[in-house]
Amino acid sequence: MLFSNLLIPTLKDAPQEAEIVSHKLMLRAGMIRKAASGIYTWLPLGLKVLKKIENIIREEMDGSGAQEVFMPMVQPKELWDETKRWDKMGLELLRIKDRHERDFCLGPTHEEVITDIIRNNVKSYKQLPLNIYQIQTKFRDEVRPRYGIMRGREFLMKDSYSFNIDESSLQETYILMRETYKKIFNRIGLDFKISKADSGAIGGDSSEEFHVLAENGEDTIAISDGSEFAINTELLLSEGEDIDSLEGKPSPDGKGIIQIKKGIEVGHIFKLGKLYAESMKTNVLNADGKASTLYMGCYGIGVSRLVAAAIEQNYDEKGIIWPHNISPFDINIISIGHNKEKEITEAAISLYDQLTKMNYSVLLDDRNVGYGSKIKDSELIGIPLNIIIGKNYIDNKEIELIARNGDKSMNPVDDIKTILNFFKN
RNA sequence: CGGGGUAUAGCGCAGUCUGGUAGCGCACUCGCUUUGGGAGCGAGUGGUCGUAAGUUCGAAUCUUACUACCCCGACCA
Repeated sequence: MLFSNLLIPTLKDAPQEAEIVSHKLMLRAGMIRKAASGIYTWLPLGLKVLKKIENIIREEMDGSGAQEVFMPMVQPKELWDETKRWDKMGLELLRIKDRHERDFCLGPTHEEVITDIIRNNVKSYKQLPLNIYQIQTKFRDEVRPRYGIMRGREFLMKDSYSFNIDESSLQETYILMRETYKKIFNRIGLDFKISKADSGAIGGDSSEEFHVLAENGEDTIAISDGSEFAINTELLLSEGEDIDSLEGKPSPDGKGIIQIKKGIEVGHIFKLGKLYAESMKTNVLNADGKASTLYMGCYGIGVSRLVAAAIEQNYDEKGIIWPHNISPFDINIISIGHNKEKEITEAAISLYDQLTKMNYSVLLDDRNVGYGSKIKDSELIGIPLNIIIGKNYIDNKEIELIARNGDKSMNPVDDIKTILNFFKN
């Protein structure tokens, strides 16, 4: 795509309202703009990243055998009365009325809706297990939205709900989701920990959280430096532990020592058991022909929050450093003197066509501005690889490769292999 | 909701104390020259100073109320 055609309103200075790195950089890179506190518009660049993450999640969920659906954002009060949550939930449940004065809410989650679907459409154990997911906008009227997209009121979430005939089937799905989540976060390119968590208001048997380790995380987790062990300190606090004294002690699993870290919660998996199935009378006939209440699990990923989390873990003083798999573009071709120097313009377009045909997503910076502006913007928006076409092309048919990680090299213009090698590792 | 802070052009800011009809940098528009680290010169565009009321001959500036936004806390699948 041509830079000059895209709406990428980059900023030299971060707006006063932004406090943390990811929020500042998302605003400066022209990825998002605020509509109201905790409510944002995703501009083209931000949306590209969001979609990349969404697609990784979708591919892995589909790969696990889960099925995608799309549920309504506006939900009727009646369903929420069945689980008593219309009354139990606080003001974070945004209640609205339609023109007939009928009560609705903006969905903060979808257990009620999906359970209603299942109880009305699944009658036999033979149809189970089922794992149904969606990627959809949620609304929670948070007491205090903050940090831009990180803790918004409106946000994008992948939520899935499994329906199992018994506890062991639920356990199987739970483990499958746990493994699927690992694949997802690894593909996105994040450093994360799985920690035991407080299952909170939602209840249920047990739950684990996936945390991206980052300075600006809102959660405090105790991790072992020598194993997978991790636990949310909320859980320890409720057990009366003194968190400060834990740092440096041996890990309970005997491997490594405990460190206290900040984490951003990007995923949460729960075994719900019969909780919702019972209150919503959800059962099927089992092999003995008897009605059997279903076991449920639910599994969430904060899709939009992942964008911020990825930035919190990958940036420097110049801007964002996207992990390759979620970068809005793979390559930025910086054409110096584009549309002025015929040779350069033609070479840039030719390279653009070649790389695009090879299925790379390529940005061509054709703007009539100097090299400095172009490379600064590219560094800010975090494109992994820049290809510079300028004087050196005219003089001896050479282009320069500048990776966002700092690596540089001069190469013959027809040395596409070197460019491709960049994406091999 | 408790505590703290901010609000002047798209972004960053000055001007407010001491009232006199709004300014700087960047961005934007036009022209010419430029093009390998945020270009130069010249000419321009853009603001009912968050909203409302009050004091005053006169309010960005003083008074009162309100609103929005941010931070800490409480809250949080």
